[in-house]
Amino acid sequence: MPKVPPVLLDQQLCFSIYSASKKFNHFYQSALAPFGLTYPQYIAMLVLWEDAPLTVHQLGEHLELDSGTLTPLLKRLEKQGWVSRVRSQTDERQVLIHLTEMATAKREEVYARIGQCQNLLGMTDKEIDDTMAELATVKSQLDTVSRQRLITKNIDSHQ
Amino acid sequence: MPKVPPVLLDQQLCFSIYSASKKFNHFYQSALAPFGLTYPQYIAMLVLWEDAPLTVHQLGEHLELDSGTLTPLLKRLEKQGWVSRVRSQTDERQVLIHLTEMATAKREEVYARIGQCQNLLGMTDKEIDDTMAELATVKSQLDTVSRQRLITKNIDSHQ
DNA sequence: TTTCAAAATATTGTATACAATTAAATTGTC
DNA sequence: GACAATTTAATTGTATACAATATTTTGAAA
Repeated sequence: MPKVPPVLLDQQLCFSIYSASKKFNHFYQSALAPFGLTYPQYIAMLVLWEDAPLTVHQLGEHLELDSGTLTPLLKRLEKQGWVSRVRSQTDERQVLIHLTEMATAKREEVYARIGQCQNLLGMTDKEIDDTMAELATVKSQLDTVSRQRLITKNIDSHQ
Repeated sequence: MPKVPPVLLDQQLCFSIYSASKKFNHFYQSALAPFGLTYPQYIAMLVLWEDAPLTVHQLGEHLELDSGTLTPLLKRLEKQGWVSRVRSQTDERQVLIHLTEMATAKREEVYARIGQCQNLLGMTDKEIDDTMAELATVKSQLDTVSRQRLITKNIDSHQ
């Protein structure tokens, strides 16, 4: 006889978010196809358009990605002409990511494209803000739990 | 002079969801470490605990994943003793995924573990329901847009 | 019944993610 | 100034995702 209620996939917030994330990925992949950008490449470009040049580490802080993901991603962006990767003169450990002229030239075009795509979502600014606020709460809780390592230290009584 | 406003990463709903999805992934990866399950493996097990045996195709419908992802994932689950993959007798094209005795035996333990982890989130049922409802709206919109292929057909004027 | 389209799974190739390790450069400390 | 600890990227290995293709089986139509 079950001591705990069943865990139903369709009632899981995690799956709801996981699924939405994949759909957004697909959505932007299609929308950005004319530019040949994947979704992760696109968000990297967003950060760089705001703030280039940035080191790999700085870019990673914005995107919450490490060099294991970023190094190959940036090499692909470089190959396709969006960025250049330049070893810093003042600190040889760092690699500075610069925008190319092409990237600067296409910035407005991509912004316009994304604006149109967002209109297709048919959500008001308030709806978007509210959803993001709730997600911020969830993420904050997840961060807290991870930071406190409650999971691996305190609950592992059955191990 | 910019014709369109800049697209700021931190104001993007897509990034908010992408980031939350990664955090959840990490959260469950830690929580399920004692069982040696990754997050995608875990949600596959959730569906199977509800409904096994299922064909690869049926499982994929619940998870929104295709055989390209599921086949290797299920092989890993099989290797670790959670499932068995059996070619159907009545239709040799299908592979039925059955739970092993170990999987059935560990079901309650995993449910309990996940229940504890969800408590750590500190969200009320209502808060979770509300967030999921908003995400359902977003996903529905994304599906509609994808289905209508508006992106690739109607907006591609600059191509 | 032969044939051909459709269905189910597997495979291949590309692109993330991320843990763990490596390698090089820099900093702090004595 | 030597040198250990730290920082930064890159690399390695494993596990998703998913498009595209291949293979096998089934079902339906001629």
